[in-house]
Amino acid sequence: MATIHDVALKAGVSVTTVSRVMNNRGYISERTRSKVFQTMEELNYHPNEIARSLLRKRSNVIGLIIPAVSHPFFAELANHVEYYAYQSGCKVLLCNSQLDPVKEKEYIDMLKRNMVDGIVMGSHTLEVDAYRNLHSPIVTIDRRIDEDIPYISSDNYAGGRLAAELLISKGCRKIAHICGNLTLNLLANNRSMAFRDVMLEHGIENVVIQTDMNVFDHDQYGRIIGKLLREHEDIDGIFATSDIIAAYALKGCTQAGKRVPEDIRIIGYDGIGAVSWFEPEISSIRQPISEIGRLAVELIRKQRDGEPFERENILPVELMERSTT
Amino acid sequence: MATIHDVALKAGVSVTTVSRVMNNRGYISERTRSKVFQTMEELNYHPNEIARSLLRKRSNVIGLIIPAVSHPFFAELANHVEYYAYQSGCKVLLCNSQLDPVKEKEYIDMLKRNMVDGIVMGSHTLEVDAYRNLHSPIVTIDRRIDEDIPYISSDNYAGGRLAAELLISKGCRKIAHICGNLTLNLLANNRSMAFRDVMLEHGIENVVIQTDMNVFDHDQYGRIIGKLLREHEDIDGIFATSDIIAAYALKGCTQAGKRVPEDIRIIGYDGIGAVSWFEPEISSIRQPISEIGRLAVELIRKQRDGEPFERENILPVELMERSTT
DNA sequence: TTGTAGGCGTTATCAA
DNA sequence: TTGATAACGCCTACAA
Repeated sequence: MATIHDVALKAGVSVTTVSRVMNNRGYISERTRSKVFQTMEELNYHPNEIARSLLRKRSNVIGLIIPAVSHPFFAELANHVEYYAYQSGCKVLLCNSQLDPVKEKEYIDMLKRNMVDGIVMGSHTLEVDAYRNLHSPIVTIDRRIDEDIPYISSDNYAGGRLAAELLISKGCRKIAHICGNLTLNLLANNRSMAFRDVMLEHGIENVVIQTDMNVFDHDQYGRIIGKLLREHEDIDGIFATSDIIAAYALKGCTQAGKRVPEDIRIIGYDGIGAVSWFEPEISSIRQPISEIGRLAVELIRKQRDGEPFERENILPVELMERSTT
Repeated sequence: MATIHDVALKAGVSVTTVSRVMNNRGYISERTRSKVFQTMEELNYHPNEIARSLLRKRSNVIGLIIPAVSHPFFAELANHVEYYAYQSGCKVLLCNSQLDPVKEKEYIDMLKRNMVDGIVMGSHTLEVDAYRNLHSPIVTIDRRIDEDIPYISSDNYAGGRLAAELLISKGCRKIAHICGNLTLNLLANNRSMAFRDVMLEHGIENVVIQTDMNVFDHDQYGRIIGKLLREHEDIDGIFATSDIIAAYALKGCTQAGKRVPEDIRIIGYDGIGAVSWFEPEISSIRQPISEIGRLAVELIRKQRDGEPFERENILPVELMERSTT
């Protein structure tokens, strides 16, 4: 690997001049400029970004911490974060926490040691103080830490209402809601709040079931659905807090001999692409995943550059009515 | 951020001593050692990895270039690569090429400028020379560049045979095969070779349809399936080269009023988790994605450390017979 | 057992 | 318009 010194030597100028040409700073004679460029070509020179980072005290890297990129919601999020990061000259370091607090902590420390521009936190297994004290630009997805740390979420409450009201408007009279662990203080819990509110307003009988939100244990979903259908045979509507859970609900209903949507209606949440691969397509509340990714990158950049930025970023959701409602 | 100098100053020793304590090298008195550790604690000192990378000429980063992490196969691959990289003290830089040669090239250059330990290439849009000349440890997934560059693939030929023979053994007499672009020189094409061979051996009528393998345009799958079923009404078996395509095939068959597997049997490829979320579960040829990820990381590490390594890594596949055959 | 000094590849400052 | 030199934070000879 050629260095700036090699180029300077061969071109017969100083390293300063080479640096100037590269970064297009200050005055350089046209003759020198072209000579330097030519030499860089000949030597196949590429500036060492590590050395630059050391000097600039930042690496143009954004750390993305999520539970697991194998989960389709986070896969899509990662895809968009990478897209917008690339647009703004940044790279993305992929960190799966596997919802393990130790791993999440280690990743945060590692990212700081590597002087990343900022961290997008889509996993939240630590105490709030851990996030408060890390003095690095940070954006949280779907969790509110405190006044100072910007967060992005879709309008979970509105989404929950949309789903609940749709089921009721379709005539459902006993509705189940399958959600994550409500003690975890995630903004996604607002979906469940909305569900309760709507049920109360309309006086609709309902069942709320918490899963432990373990992204990896899909078998639990099958068991939960089975149990639900056995214990409450008269359920005619299910609002699942993710499309994957909704898919398992659909599967469970079919296996139990129920017709969807005639006997029981199902709606999911997230609006991941995968639901449209299969038949019937599951109705869902679509989160604007691309916009979440875009904003995440923008908020990191603005904090890094000392520009003003919005702390609360609640994005609109959209009802995607398809075949299961 | 405290530096090694701050620690040295406060502890009343030299930076060398601090470095020695950190890296546990040479002889240090117990008294000095504990004093240094204590000072590091007090100052909340974390060594700057950028400076270390500059010195070591490597960053402990593995670049992962794939078409798009939103695609479930690559999402799972990325998940495993991250897992094993983390195990061996490496980080993963996520690079979606979007199958754009320009972006792929820029990512390769960027990774070199950042002195990554190596590159895992899951996207292959460039000419072979581009990969040959990059003088950085590299591993390709599902593509053979030349003698020197190690590659990993599952046993595509065996997988193709398994799928084709299963359909025939189930009684299929006119079979369609939907594959990617066969001119692209990917090892996945061996699935299609195997398909042809088996059809020939058994004298089975068949249709081969190439898609342009654009990971993002899922609509084309629906169109292709529709056209296929219209033009060949008597098809009773489909071997799709990915589970997503198989899902669309299933959907298309259902919409066309065909029963699966009674009227037509379908088998996919990859064995991604998503197929088990839905009913019916699609039969598939499972690639050992976790093992592919593990090997990829290991091959980078071995090249980096100058250890001997295997050039050809062909991993076994497994038939997952489920409900669509 | 500990310290001094030089260098990794850049860029910024100050002179020339 | 160009060049010498000092950082950036760390590690590793070599010395003491």
